[in-house]
Amino acid sequence: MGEAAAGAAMKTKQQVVSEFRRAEIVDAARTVFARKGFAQGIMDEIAKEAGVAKGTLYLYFRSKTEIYKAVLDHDMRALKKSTLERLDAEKGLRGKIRAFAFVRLERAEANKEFFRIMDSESGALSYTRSQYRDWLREPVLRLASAIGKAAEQGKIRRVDPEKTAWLIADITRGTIQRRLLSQKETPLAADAEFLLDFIWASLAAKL
Amino acid sequence: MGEAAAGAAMKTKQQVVSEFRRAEIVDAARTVFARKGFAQGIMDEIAKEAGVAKGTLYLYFRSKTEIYKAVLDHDMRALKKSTLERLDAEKGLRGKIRAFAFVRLERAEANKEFFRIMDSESGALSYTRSQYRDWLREPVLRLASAIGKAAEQGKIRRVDPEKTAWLIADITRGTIQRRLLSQKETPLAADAEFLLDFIWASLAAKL
DNA sequence: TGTGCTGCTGACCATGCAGTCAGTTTAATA
DNA sequence: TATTAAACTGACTGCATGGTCAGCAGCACA
Repeated sequence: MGEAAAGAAMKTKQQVVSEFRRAEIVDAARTVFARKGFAQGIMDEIAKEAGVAKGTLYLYFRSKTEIYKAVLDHDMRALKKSTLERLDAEKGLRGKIRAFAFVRLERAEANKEFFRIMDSESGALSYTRSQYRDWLREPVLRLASAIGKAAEQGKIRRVDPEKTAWLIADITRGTIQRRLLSQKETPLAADAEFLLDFIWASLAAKL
Repeated sequence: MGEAAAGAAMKTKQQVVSEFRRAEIVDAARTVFARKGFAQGIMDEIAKEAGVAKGTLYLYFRSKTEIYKAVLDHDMRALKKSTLERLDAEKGLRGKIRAFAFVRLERAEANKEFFRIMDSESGALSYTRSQYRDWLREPVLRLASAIGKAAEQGKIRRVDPEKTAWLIADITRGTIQRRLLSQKETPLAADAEFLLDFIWASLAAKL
């Protein structure tokens, strides 16, 4: 088995380098697209940012569009993954809602460039927008099912779980946008708690 | 005074025609930009859509960017205006919140093209995004002040009025986006009421 | 040192499109 | 109907930029 693994690893030897180059290019592209948007994000600039010649970009990607997709794909996959993980790690609904909002706010903080692309450039390719919703859907539906269960158990009032989950996503997204746009840096935790209180007050309300 | 008015009107004689042409061009541009986005929204196509030659566009606007801005400016101004009007027409907070959401949902229905531009193309020009927030700010702040008053009077629980108002705006925007994207047409009133219930449950909650 | 292979380079090409302007149509006035 | 001004036209120009490819550099092995 060590042998087989080594065999596989050998072949990867060059592939590893190749993967690394791709990653470098994707990083450069993210920076440029975040700065200039898709249309103004020139291939020459991406190349310069990546420290390679333009031709090299085309050794690793077919086209500009493909690089763009690669950036989104990579980052969205990561965002989705960590959202789902943190969601599953929590037991109670309140914790899950907090987790949902928190991961996303945190990642927005740590990866502003990506969120800036998401936020202000989402329609550059018709691809992007629908894709964004697709990546978002699974976490939202998982949240929805938690809402459904909590409602059945009488822990919160009866609501349409899916619609409610989408509203939570809306609030989260809006808060992220506002944070990205505003100059003064408000503490993340404050925004997160405010958001959570608002939601929870609604769900746990006894009218 | 009739004389003076007539004098003013005379001068407008040509100006009226000019205004009309501008409006025609703006309408055509809105259609094209909604269909293709800013970058792919070609001047030739706008001209064709407006039923004039490309050169004519440049008799009424300096550049493509200026046409784009004219579209946004016109529609955002109208949206802001009717939002404020409906907001002021309502007395109670619940009515105001409903009004806020309702007008926007209605206008999104009646003017899908504009909202499609807003939604998926907002970052095409760096201009757009910040501008959108500016147009939105005044209605949101007015809503915030109503929230503040209601809180003082003990009609709702104590909350940060401005932050809360922005959350309401987030939810409204998200709902509009979902409606624009989804195939099946859900009744507007249902979405509006759901949204309102969610918000109101939070604000009026006794925990 | 020579030979060949791999990955990289950047000047170059092709295309698409914003913006122009010489010329034509339309309309108003005499 | 003739004259002229204003509005409109669309072929054309220049430029920006995505994508290509002939050749170069670096390296391995003899």
